[in-house]
Amino acid sequence: MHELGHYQEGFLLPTQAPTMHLVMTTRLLSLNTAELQEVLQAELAENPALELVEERRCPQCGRLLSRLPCPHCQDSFSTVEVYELPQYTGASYRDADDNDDDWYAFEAAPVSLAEYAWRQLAPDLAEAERAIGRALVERLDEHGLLCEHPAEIAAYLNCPLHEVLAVLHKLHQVEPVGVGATDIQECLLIQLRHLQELGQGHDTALRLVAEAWDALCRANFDEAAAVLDCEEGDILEAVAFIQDNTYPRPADTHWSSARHPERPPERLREPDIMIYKEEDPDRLVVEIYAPSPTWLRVNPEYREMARSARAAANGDGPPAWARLADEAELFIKSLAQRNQTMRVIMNRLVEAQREFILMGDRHLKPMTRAELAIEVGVHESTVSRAVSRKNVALPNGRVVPLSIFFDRSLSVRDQVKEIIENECADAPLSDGQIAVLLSEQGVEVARRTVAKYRTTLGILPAQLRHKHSTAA
DNA sequence: CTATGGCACGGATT
DNA sequence: AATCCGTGCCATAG
Repeated sequence: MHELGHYQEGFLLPTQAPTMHLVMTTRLLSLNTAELQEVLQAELAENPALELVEERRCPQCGRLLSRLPCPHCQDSFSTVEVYELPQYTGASYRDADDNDDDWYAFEAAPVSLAEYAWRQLAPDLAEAERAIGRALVERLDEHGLLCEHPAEIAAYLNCPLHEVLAVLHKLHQVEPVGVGATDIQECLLIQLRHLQELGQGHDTALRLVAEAWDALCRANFDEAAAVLDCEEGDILEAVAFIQDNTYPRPADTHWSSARHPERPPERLREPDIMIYKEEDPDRLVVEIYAPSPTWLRVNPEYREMARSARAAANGDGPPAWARLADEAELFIKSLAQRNQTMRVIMNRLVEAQREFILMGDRHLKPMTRAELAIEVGVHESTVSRAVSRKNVALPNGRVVPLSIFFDRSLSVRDQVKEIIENECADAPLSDGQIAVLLSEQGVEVARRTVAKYRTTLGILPAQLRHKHSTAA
């Protein structure tokens, strides 16, 4: 019973379609671009009544695509589901069929971290190792660390631990170096060893991480010096080296790429939506990548057969195959509905957060899914589904989860970051002092909360920041 | 005594 | 109903 609650929003929609339509639409809504493509292909394969009128396939692998480059092969590309957003009101849409031939050029092929790692790893693997490699890249967390113990993976795949470890070792060599480490210590070790192979290593740094990890974590440099039997100055220098040349979380480069501009950051997430800025008419253009319902139709002959079969049917109803025509139609309508909902929601989102999109994190206005749902007149679970599991590329090139638009504290975190970057030359600010500074800027947050933000930003506590600056 | 992190509680959000 | 987030309290380290 309460299951139906999820689909309540359907009663607000103009369609008179039965509940099945809603079920299908909500299901499609919660899928991102890649998943939607898969579902479409599956549907095409299973349902002979569903027909692809206009194909858009990857010239290399033949995969059906709503956009290129193909996630597997990389080639030229196009976009669909383009719409324009005028600055304030009355968004007008350019539908996909209006500009089939619009081709846009982007410089990089955005891929997920798992895919990125897999492409490098796969060529080095024997056939038997591929399943293990797959399992490993799928278990990387957002930081690029392995979130499951190798032994668990071995147990899951029912294969010997040493085979998993062998593949894991290969994974460690892949860019970004250190992916697949099980903890931060291991990650740093991998990176430091990698640097040594390149002839840019640092012996003390390596020993420090390997042998004096506990002391290092507590920033107890005296103890570290004692363990390694060397001067504290050497330790400080090694610490500086580590801070400047390694990533504790290899996939996080897009959050702190300042130190390492040479790395390929960003774009580890594959965008489902792109927002870009147009100068001439000053506006934001949003593209939502998705298969277009205009590519599809119900096979007319099939529909006709189904219709006459139904007419001929007496009491026992139409034959089972006749339902496929309905299902195909349902799918097309659901897809259209899904894309429409995405458009409406993105439209409002971009309108509301224009400043954030153009000017950065600081300008994100606090907003909840529920508020947005009321504004655009859908159920809040609809917004939830539309937002979930999707990434958006902002005009500045950053690719972030769509849910970032609902992050309550992003703006404040950004201010904390700036305060620390600017004012901490060699007078490190304690969390309490930062809290006071924030309240002067009109932002009231507890000292404890500043501490939380600081750690999520990957910034060391005040005392340790001081040591860093003296060492450097 | 000060700064910080762990734990846990309550309220908001999903 | 489950989860996330901000916060207060307290123990600990320097």
